Amino acid sequence: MILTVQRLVHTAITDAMRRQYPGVDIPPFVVEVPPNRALGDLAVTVAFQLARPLRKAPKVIAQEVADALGAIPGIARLVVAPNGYLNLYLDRPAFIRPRMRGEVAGLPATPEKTVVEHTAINPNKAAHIGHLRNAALGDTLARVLRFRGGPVEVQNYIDDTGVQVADVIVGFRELERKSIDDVRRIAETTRFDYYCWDLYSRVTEWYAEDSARLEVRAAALHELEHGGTPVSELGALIVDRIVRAHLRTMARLNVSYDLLTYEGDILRLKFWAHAFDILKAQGAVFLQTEGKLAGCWVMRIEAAGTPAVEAEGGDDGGPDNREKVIVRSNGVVTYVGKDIANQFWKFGLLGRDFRYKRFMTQHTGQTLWATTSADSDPAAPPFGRASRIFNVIDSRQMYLQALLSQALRTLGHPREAENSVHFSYEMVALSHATARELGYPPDDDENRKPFVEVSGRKGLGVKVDDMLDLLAAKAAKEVAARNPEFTADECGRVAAQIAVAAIRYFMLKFSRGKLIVFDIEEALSFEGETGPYLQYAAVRAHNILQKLKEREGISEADVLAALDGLACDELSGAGDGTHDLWALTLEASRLDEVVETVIRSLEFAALAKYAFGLAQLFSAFYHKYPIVNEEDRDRKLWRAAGVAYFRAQLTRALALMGIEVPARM
RNA sequence: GCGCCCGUAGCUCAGCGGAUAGAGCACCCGCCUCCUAAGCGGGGGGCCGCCGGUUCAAUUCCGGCCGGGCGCGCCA
Repeated sequence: MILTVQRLVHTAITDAMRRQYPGVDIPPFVVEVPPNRALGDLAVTVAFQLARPLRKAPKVIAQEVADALGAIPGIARLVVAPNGYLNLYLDRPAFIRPRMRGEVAGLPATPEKTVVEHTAINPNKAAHIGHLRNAALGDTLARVLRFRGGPVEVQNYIDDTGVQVADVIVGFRELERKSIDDVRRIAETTRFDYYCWDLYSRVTEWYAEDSARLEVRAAALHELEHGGTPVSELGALIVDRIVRAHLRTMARLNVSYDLLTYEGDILRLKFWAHAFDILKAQGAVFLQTEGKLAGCWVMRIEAAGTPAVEAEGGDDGGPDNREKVIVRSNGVVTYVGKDIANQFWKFGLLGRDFRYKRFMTQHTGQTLWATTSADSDPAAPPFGRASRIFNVIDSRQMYLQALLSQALRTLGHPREAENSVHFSYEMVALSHATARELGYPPDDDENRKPFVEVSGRKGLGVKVDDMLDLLAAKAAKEVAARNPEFTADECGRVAAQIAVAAIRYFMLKFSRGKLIVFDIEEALSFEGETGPYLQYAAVRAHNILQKLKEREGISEADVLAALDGLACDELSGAGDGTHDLWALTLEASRLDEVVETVIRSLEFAALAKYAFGLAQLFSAFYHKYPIVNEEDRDRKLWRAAGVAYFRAQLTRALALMGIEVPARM
């Protein structure tokens, strides 16, 4: 879209400077889009940067560069601003026509495979708003990477052998005295993830009453890990039903996956044992024989400030030798160990592979695969073997994620270590008002903080499905009021799309380093900077084009075909001097540039803000300029083309955020 | 104590080397015989936490403070 032109200009200016100032180092510079159209469409500040080495005024340099610069295709004129900016004005019709027609190719795709791991909710309770941030970020990351080109594989890690699952097992067996058949029946007749949500917090209280009861958990966990017992069978049932509930919730949000990776398979297929051999052989882990960690296999930690126990020996003033336990003295591997094995597998460095089975067909029609320890489906595609991995996990997991890179580096895989990315973000907490609404009056301690922490263990959190239901109910009312001719079914469908837009946009509009204090009231808003506002803009654009077709028989194809023969006043602003149509379409063309920035910074708030700004530009345009009712044919068609282009680009931007545009709303 | 993150309008947040620091919400004033008012226009409201440094240029980069959050287990 616009990137091709920016690169062209960059090259031309670089060449001009090389000719003009032979022997002078050309500093790196960028071709930016100035704050408003009066200042041009593109701007370069390289004259400022050259002022010192050339010992000349920026304005003089800018003029010299301008003089040395021949005609650049697509650039109508170049202005040297009094302060030294080089401002470029595009040949507007020549720029926008092929883009409106979708004739401009994007940048070449990268052939390297990327694995994105996200969601990874403990399969023992309903998904809450904290999990939602993870999934929204992870899914958007996958969409953005696919937009840019190149294969992307989305994995969802299922910790089916962890304490959290053990806790729910304990709940069913000890608190409720349920048999596996009872549990199966409960799963069939209730919202099972909600049921377990409550049970889990009851188990937590049950432990708190008598710490000796933790022995029960330990025993359940042990059976879960080793399998072949009624406890592990119950665990498998719980996990399966909860995972399916999570997938249903995620499907509502337009989130899908390629592969479910089960921790149990990592154990059963001896991934860890194999990884352990590699780590030992390379000396990445060693058996500690002294001190507190005697009997443990440990890894030296390089990252400064990394937690762990200091090594034995006089360490006064010595280097900070810290160690992280990988295998406990009782021989049980820690979660770090399992994660290292998994990370190695994702890069194809483990020398082992999972076995695979079809898990289900998703709402997209695409097959979701799962790992298995039984026979593999020969039709399974190749998984893993990535060149780049994004692990979407909140910032609290920083050290563990750093360890993964370190393990890769230690074992001689510096490139993989570099491409092992912790996609980190801050957590989601609850506002006091929302916590109160959920029936948790904040105690004095919590009152001192501006927020209340979400806690699955305490059962404190906003469930994703509840939030979606609330949003959809509110949206349905609005949709019904505005579209009396809609059936209940249509209303429901559109309301669901609006609900997803509201919540996904809300999760994306904050930069990832920002803690979100989630407030139900705030998230329920459909006005201002919200997902529904964006959808509304696209819907109105769509309506204009619909009306044009219905009333005058002018299709979008007709509009595009007519462009070549039209006077361009409307686009160049020659009439009343305004540049609104141009401002709108130029901004719409920036999507590819924005995506590049987003991938570089991993900051989706930039994408969200861009889409919002674009929608605002359109909304203002919509009010100011008639299209269906415009009498001047050339103006009318240019505007219509602009509206069509806006709609196409905004729709693409929204799709990157997993937001759909309803036909009406 | 060490590490990471945050500190910008009343509130929630963008901007993160460059041209007058922006948006949403809230508040006030306007706008629906005309393509959906989930909208548009206008208004008030800012020592960009503080102190230094680098730079032609710092809200933006660097250092030091101050304030807040998170992490620091033979849990995951």
